[in-house]
Amino acid sequence: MSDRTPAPGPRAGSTGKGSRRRTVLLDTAERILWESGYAALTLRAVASTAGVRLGHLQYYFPARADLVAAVLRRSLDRSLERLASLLAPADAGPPPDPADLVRALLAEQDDPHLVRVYAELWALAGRDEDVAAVVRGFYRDYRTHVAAFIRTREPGLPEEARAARAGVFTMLLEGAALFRSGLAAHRSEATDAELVATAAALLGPVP
Amino acid sequence: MSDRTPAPGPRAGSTGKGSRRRTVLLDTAERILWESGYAALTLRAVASTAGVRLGHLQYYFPARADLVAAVLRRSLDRSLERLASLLAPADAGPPPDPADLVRALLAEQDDPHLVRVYAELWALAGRDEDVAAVVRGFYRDYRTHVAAFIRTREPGLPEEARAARAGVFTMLLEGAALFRSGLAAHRSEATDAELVATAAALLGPVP
DNA sequence: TGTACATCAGTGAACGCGCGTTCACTGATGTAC
DNA sequence: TGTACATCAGTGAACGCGCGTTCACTGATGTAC
Repeated sequence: MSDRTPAPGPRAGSTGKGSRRRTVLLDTAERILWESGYAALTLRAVASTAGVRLGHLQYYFPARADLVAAVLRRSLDRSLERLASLLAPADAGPPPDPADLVRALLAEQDDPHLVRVYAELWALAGRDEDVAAVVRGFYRDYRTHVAAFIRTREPGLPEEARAARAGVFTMLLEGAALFRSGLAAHRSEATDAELVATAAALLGPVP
Repeated sequence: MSDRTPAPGPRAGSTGKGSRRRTVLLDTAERILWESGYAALTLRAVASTAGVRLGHLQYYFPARADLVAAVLRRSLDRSLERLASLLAPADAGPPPDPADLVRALLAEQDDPHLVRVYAELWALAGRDEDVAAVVRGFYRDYRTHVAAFIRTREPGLPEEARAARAGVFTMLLEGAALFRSGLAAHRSEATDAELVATAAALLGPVP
């Protein structure tokens, strides 16, 4: 057996100091992904922006795929947290009005960087089955949250119908992200109004 | 002045033979984009697949961006033609039923390769303003066709309302492409039924 | 309290690879006189 | 009908670049006895 340096194990960055540095590296990578896109998310860019040597970055993320997966997972987890707090506010007041809720969700999409990152995420999912699995998991949780909200509005609706409504709602909102971002179209107030009406109708009983 | 070989002008491939070769090269590029994605659409891949030397491919498309733009433009033009023939069949019979029409449009999305290419197109539009302009033009025409169909069903509707409905319809169908492809979620019959109902309602008067 | 040792954190240089692009060149085809 | 010449079609080799990855190495920190 050769006495090579052992490969860094899965515990790299598990210590206090290492964990903090790992967070900084993920923050840096996320910012680059956000501002300059997936193609710009190179190991060299992350390392130099974070003020770390290339070889050292590799100590925390042995391969580029590891870094990408970690960034995506953390970003999507945070998105889900924001969604959950909008759907079920902590102050335990009455559930929000569907139209207000839709408007709040659309406001979340207002950063064009976000939509660009989502578009790249979808493209990436088409090429990489691991990413696709993460993305599907994300949207499964997303629909679950929406379906739970629908139950507060229409408790009598069978579960399958709730899931179907939540599914169409999610399709519509992701399509809206694409078309309201300037990426595939420009905004129009009349279209936004129609969009809010259509999406809100999916969330609650049609009066 | 040096007596260099003059750069091939914009008329490269304007002759009969050149035009045919140009078509073959675009066919090849489109197939690679379709089957292996944008990242695999390299000049070397196109040239070797088409049985042409790298330098010669450059004769027709001096830069990679020229090839990409030509492929996208041709593909989107063809998509629009298919849409138009679905919305206004040539046999001049009665206009199709909205629900049937939606089902036909969804059937068009059944090829997962297509959705993957669309996802990459959206991502590309986020990085390249030229591509974004082509994409916006495509969806503008798409919405125009849909709005024209809505007019056949609801002639009294003001133009702005038609445009808004067409906009939301397009958002919903592109979102559906993403979620029904396996890329962001798996299909469900109940969700499809709800989707058809929601989309069809946008096309015609709600009874 | 000291010491030996394992593990963690970080460095520095080099590797091969595929990419788009450049460029000088040759052979085929059309066209004007 | 022939010939000169411009343009079109196609070749072949090399360029520099940035990329992910590999790897041997050093210094800092924790831990067992």
